Amino acid sequence: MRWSNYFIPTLREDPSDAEVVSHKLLLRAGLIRQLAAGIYSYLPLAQRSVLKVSNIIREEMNAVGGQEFFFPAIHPAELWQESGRWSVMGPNMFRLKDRKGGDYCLGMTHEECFTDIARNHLRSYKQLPQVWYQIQTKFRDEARPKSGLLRTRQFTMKDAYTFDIDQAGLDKSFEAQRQAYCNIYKRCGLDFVIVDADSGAMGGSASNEFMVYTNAGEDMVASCPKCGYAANTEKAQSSIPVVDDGDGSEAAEKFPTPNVRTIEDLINFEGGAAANKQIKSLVYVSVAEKGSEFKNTPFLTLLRGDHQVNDAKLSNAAAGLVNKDGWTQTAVRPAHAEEIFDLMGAHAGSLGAVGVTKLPVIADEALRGRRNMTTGANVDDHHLRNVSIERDIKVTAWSDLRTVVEGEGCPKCAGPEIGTLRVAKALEVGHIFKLGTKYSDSMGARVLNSDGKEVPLIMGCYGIGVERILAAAIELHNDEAGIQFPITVAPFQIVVSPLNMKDAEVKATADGIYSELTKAGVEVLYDDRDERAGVKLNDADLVGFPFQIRIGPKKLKEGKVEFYDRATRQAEDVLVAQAVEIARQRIQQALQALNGVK
RNA sequence: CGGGGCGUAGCACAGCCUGGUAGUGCGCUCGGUUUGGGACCGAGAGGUCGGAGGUUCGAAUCCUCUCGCCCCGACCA
Repeated sequence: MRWSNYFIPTLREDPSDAEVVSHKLLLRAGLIRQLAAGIYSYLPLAQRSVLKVSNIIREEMNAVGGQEFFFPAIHPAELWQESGRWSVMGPNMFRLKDRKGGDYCLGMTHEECFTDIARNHLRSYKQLPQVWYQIQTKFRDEARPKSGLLRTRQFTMKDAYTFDIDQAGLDKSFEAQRQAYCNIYKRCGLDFVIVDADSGAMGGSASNEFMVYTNAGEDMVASCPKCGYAANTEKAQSSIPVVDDGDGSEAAEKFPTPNVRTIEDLINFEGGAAANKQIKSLVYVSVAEKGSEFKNTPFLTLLRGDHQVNDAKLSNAAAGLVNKDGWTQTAVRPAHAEEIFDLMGAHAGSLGAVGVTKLPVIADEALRGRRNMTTGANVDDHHLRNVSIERDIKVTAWSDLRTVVEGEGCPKCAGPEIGTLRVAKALEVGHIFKLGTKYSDSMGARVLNSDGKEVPLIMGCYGIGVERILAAAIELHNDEAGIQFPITVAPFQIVVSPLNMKDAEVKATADGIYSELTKAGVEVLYDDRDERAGVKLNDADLVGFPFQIRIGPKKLKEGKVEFYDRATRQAEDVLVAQAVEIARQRIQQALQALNGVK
């Protein structure tokens, strides 16, 4: 490929609306352009990279028995109504009508499509397991697209689904996918960790996220350097020191606390309490639906004063109260000020759970057994002290609700020396779920088992964002000059840069090397533009081709050219006659380092 | 959805407060010189100033509405 005729619109300056590194570099290096918020056009270089990532994924899926499908991006509403997700997905789903007024949506994911085929055509345990996947465009009308390719409204996803007859089969399928995912990330040059994750709207029993540590990420991962425990903070737990409460036999006592509104206020108030001896009381509302009916269920949440509520955990706990009699929780939100006063008879800042019976009370595990606590009295400007939780408060449900904090103890470590948790930002590059029977139940996907009995299919689902892998690779591999592409993902493996096209000998040598590399099957880009050396070198560095062969008049007089490794930034002089062979070797080595020897 | 910011040439921006011929740098085209880390000289092309309405003799500039984009939060397989 000749650069002079290849479309690579590089930019000298950072576009003003790009914030994260990968976004800036994708734009500057001429890989993408934005069409609308969260919607991007992939230019030729990006398309080459995306195809490479897709092929790595395809190879690894096929290696674990995956069969590639291709489902439509446009789905009839009925399919989603059946699974109950037509309403659950809310405004995140792009919806449209056909000419007859029929409802359709653009697919956010494809559980329904795959399950539909499965229920119509899988009849017997003898056909199982099945491992199905596709690489397809997904549409999600995200509330806030951001960070270039990291959160978009249209993207490519590899989604895989497994169907097994029993839990043991699912465990096996899940493990195979997990291993395939590890291979995929390794081959794409991504350092990753596998973490325990919340299943969220997907439902199901267990899930693992594949995370890449980067500040461009949107998730927080808590990890233990000692035992390797790692979990999304939406799910992570920790062990914390026990607080000494004394004997706590005294009866609860109301006392005036004028103008005390916050935990902080009460710490500083004469006769107040330390944060870890306070109970924080928060009113939330669970919103649920059944068919077209909606229902609000307010509830009270209790945490230790110095702890922060975790929304994902809270939502799960609330769902436990609400999801019954056909109701499904669709959201949990903080109660409005008026709602709080109507329910509690006091304003936020003076709330408490003592004596509360008309609202469900969900309490954080860290409060279990605590005594001598201070909390709001449900009378403005008054608090209660000497509160013993189990004696004075009617707790509907105990649950782990708090967000773990860096420096707390690891929940998994045993023995006298417990690891200390680290919390760091990470980007989710893949998520695998044990779904169980969530969709096979709602959509009636059943097969006969060996006893001739009809049982629901046991499902797993497994997703990877293809473009997000590209962006993550750039987040991880770049320097001030530009991208340092892992060779497996790079649009071209090597660029040949004659530094002066007007010098006949330079041009002839470059022509020769280019043609030999091409003949040898190397993915080579020939920078035959009549540009100055600085422009060519800067562009090659910016786009981040793994290797460069630089051909200039000075070194050519000694019969040498320069071989440059973009990742290590090492240059070495090599004889013209050996340049092609050295390039081939280095490319092979680099490929093997990532792909392993096949 | 709440908060903040920004829309002026392909890119980055100035001009707006205080209304009066639409500018600068880079990029682009042509000619010449130059050629190992984003050259130099000269001559050019390129603009519905996001859109609509209003005020005014006159609006990029003031007012109203509106659309879009970015960031923080909420939200989010």
